[in-house]
Amino acid sequence: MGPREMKKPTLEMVAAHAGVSRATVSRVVNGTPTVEPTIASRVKRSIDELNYVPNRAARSLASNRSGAIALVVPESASKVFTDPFFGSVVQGIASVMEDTDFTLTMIIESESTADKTRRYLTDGNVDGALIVSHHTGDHSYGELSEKVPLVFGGRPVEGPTGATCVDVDNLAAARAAVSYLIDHGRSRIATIAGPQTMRPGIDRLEGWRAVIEEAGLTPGPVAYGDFTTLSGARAARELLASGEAFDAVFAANDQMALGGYPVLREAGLRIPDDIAVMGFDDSPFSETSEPPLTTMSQPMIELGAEMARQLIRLIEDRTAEPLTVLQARLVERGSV
Amino acid sequence: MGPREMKKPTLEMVAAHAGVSRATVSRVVNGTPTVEPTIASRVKRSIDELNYVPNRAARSLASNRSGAIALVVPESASKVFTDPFFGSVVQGIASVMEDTDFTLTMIIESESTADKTRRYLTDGNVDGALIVSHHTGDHSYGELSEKVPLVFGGRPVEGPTGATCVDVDNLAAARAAVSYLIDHGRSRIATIAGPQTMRPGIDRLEGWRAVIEEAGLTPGPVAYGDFTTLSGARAARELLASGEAFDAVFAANDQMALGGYPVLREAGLRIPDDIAVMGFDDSPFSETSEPPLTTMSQPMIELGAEMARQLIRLIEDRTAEPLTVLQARLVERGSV
DNA sequence: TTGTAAGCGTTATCAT
DNA sequence: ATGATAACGCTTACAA
Repeated sequence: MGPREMKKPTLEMVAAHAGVSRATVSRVVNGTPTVEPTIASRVKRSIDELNYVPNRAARSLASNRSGAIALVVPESASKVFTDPFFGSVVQGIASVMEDTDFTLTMIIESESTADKTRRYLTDGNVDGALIVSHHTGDHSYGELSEKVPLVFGGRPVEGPTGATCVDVDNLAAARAAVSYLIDHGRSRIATIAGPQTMRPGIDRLEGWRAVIEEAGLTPGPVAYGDFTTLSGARAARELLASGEAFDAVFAANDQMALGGYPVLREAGLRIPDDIAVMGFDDSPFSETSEPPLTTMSQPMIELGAEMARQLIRLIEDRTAEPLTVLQARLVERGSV
Repeated sequence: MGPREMKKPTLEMVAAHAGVSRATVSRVVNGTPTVEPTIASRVKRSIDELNYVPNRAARSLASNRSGAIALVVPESASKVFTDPFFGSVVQGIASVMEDTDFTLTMIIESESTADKTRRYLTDGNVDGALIVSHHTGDHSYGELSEKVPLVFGGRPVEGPTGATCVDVDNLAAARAAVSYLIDHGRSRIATIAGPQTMRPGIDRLEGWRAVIEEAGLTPGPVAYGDFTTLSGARAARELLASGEAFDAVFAANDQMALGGYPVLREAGLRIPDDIAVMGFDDSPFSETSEPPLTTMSQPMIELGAEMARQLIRLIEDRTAEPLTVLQARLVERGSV
């Protein structure tokens, strides 16, 4: 009763079925405009009837294009995996890839596989690659840009190197954060800065400094952390120990801000009454803390999506914006 | 001065260089044992010198194997992306894939792409697939198991269906958690259970019940949540409102346990003095809560790794354990 | 143990 | 606008 069992149909079978040559079928499949509509639709019908699906390998071999895009993520400190950001970026990437015929190949890069990865990327296995920030040291990919289309998420420390980057505007975000503090009546603003070896660390500190200067205020004390909760606590203690007065703290990320919470409280300071605290990242922790942390939310999904869009442009048109910056959004909660 | 620029070397070039046939080079590349060592090493040297890398597409076309494994994750509620578990699973998968020549193709499945995904999997684009639990509804993949090697992470509700599964032993973990509570002097143990439509929800409740029964204790009250913090708070209120006495709460996950914290405290109960609280998952929140939450840690990295191992066995030997269960570990912190 | 040669399913270059 | 017909780089019977 049912349709006769059939092997996986090939382009050749479709050609026979439609009474045309393989070349024509190929043209129809690839949307070549120079095919007579009558024939095209006949071929399309055959394709449907036979349930034909092109063979990727054959196509790739003949066309010298893989139809695949690599997503390279650093395994470094396995941080990426606990990082909700990464997930959002991937979600954004996936959402645009969904509408294309590209396939997403994931490459987790550990130090031991760095060479393997580079080879993989340059040996024609993929049509392009998305590199999510290694924060530091991704300059090693710089040269690769010449051999295969590459888009970076997050700018390397040394700034655009001719590579295509999509990044969040950390400077503007930090400015917005500190301005908000000022608008809410704070005048002596301290900061817990991130590592000055990473772009976000640098930019967020610079944004703080700039706004304070422009407002003609006296900067509060500065302490440095490494983006961990623990370092945030330590930094908060340093701030307190500095002897300088301050009525607000701008932390370069939520974890450090939250690390500071208990320290400030132990010093007898109430948040936000005695001291305002501003985070950065809108991490899950910021919602559930006491009080909930006011923070800057970064558009990570959009960042992923934009990376994918740029890469596809690069692959298909050999053209893309060298740098796209996305704006963060301030999330008002209860710490300011 | 430098070595002459050369095109991407092919197997044929290696053959010429080594003075053998292409077949022999192919054998060496694929580790066929029947190659004379002398010749084999000569070929290997040529491969090195020419910097030869096999062309995946060609290989795939000729061998009818893709060298790719799909990782299928549900986009559902975009929960996956905020879920640190997922990241750990991927890390585990990646760590074993690293030592193989398989490539990891990531497929984010939204409802609108379900068919596309199924087609993709069955059309020979991949040699096998890893399906991370959709909790519910992944039975739709059941039939696919016959057409392409599949390994599921987390068992579907209806139990093993002939498919290969790797899962954490939720039952044993729940038993261990409740036993620990008993060992620490608690005798009236309430529980905040998860949805009874999900395997983990069911098993964790069952473990709680079993241990209490075996210990000859009177069960404390039961309330249900949906694994969210909010539902945990609500459930805690129900527990309190039940009028039944209890000196401990076993929650089916950390978020619900933590959701209960403030509720219990408002009721004048001190943790762990008046009431012990036991979580499940070892989520990041459990470390930073006040007091830190004692909980069950699931080996998600190992789960990912085991999934990958089983799939590779399935692909290469057509054999695998139908069900592998991994044991959770109790993490002692301050809430018991 | 090694070589020969026939595919694998497309794309792409020519003619027509 | 369409059709032959080479590639594309490798695997794999089968022969030697």
